[in-house]
Amino acid sequence: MLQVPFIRQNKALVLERLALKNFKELDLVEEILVLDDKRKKLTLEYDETQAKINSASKEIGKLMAQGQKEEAEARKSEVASLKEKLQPANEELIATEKALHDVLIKLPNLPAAAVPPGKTPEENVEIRKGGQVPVLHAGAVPHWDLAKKYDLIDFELGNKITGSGFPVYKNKGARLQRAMIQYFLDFNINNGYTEYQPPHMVNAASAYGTGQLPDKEGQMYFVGEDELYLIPTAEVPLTNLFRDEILKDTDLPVKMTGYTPCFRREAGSYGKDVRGLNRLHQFDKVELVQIVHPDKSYDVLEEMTAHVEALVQSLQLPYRILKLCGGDMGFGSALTYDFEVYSTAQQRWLEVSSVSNVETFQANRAKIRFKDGTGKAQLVHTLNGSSLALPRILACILENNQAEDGIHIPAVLQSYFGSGKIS
RNA sequence: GGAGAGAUGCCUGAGUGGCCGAAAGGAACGGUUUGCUAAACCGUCGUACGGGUUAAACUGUACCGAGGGUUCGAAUCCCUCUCUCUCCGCCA
Repeated sequence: MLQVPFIRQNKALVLERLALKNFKELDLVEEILVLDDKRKKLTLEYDETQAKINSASKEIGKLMAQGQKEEAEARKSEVASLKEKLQPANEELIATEKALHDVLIKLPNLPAAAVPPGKTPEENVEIRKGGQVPVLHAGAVPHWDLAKKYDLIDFELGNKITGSGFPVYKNKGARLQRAMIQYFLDFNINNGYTEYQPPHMVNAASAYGTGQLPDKEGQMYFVGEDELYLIPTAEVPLTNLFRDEILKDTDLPVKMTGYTPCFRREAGSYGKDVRGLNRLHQFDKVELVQIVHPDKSYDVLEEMTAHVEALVQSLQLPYRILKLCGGDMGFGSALTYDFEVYSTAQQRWLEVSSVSNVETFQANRAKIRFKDGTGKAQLVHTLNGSSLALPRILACILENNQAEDGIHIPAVLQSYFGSGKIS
């Protein structure tokens, strides 16, 4: 959520950047300013009337103590008439504040100046690539066939006990996944991140704080009985650990990492996108979250991107890093780098990480602030990134590393996995 | 799930109708003192939204778990909800 004073002082910039994000309802910006003016005016009126009531009430107390009953009664009726005015004024103020808030939450975050223009994923800009696309042997197959051949993942079994999009990992498949979680977490911890195991369900306030509610309500699984949402990413609980907190500037940066399953309804997805491990309703992910000083967030974004890149490189997978164009970015993001790895048997790129600076967008909703030397509380910047989402990494390892004699395990995973090959 | 107790500022904790945005102590921060550390002493020590100002100063309103109510006036009285703690039951 953007801050109204910022919008007021930078109206032209706001309009320009919203257009870059392909946002259509630009009239909302003016509406916000009008509503905010109205809010200020009503606030002033309300406060002034309330101030009169408060001072009259104090006088009544003194008059009563002095035994001046008649004078006290006169003041009481004065207060009564003021209160009649107050009631509708208060209702109008509350309605105006709500209307303002309802409009504010419709505005996406502003893209940073560095965001390339564009509307579709094709207009994302590749900024780096690395690794080598392997030449596969003649009988190479996609990961879902490998999963069956080596008895690693059972999709049908998942269908039976839950539904499509909930695979059952077994044998070496389960172990490889567990090895990756362990390796990813260790990699992050060794780079200064603190490990957390957060809850896998959150309340509505948390879902609002990171921006899942109200817009993306349909994307989350909801447990109605207890009014809890299954997390779509660990970003939600991790960021919300600091909701309504005022940190000291010496507490920054906060660097968190955590492994959680992630639950996404993915309504409307179909076809090759959902084949095998490509898109699931439940998947595992190791996440990074940083809470930082506003002056540092873009340096930190580069640092996190380099960190994820090193992790991907260590797995020896062909990858590319894209800077997302305005139209393809998430609602809350100011600048996003996507990581994709190449799935050789499917001959397509699969997104395995998305690293974003959301600036104050979540901090404003979740009220995450810090105090610097001046003693004034101001909003932090938050960042998040995957390091990494597991199923597509698993898919690429299986496909890219398949050989006649089995599937070769990347060197960095071998000690966690317990061997160098699946055969 | 049943019974009881409770929810106050960074923490402990006082406050049962006006003098309370809130005592006191601790922590933290700034300073004085000091050979160093410690101690002592002095000061600062909530947030949000308004008004005001070049910026301050200054000033108004709201907030003592949340939401309602009573009253001229509520941290304080009443109602509802949420959460926490203790005991019992069940249980990984």
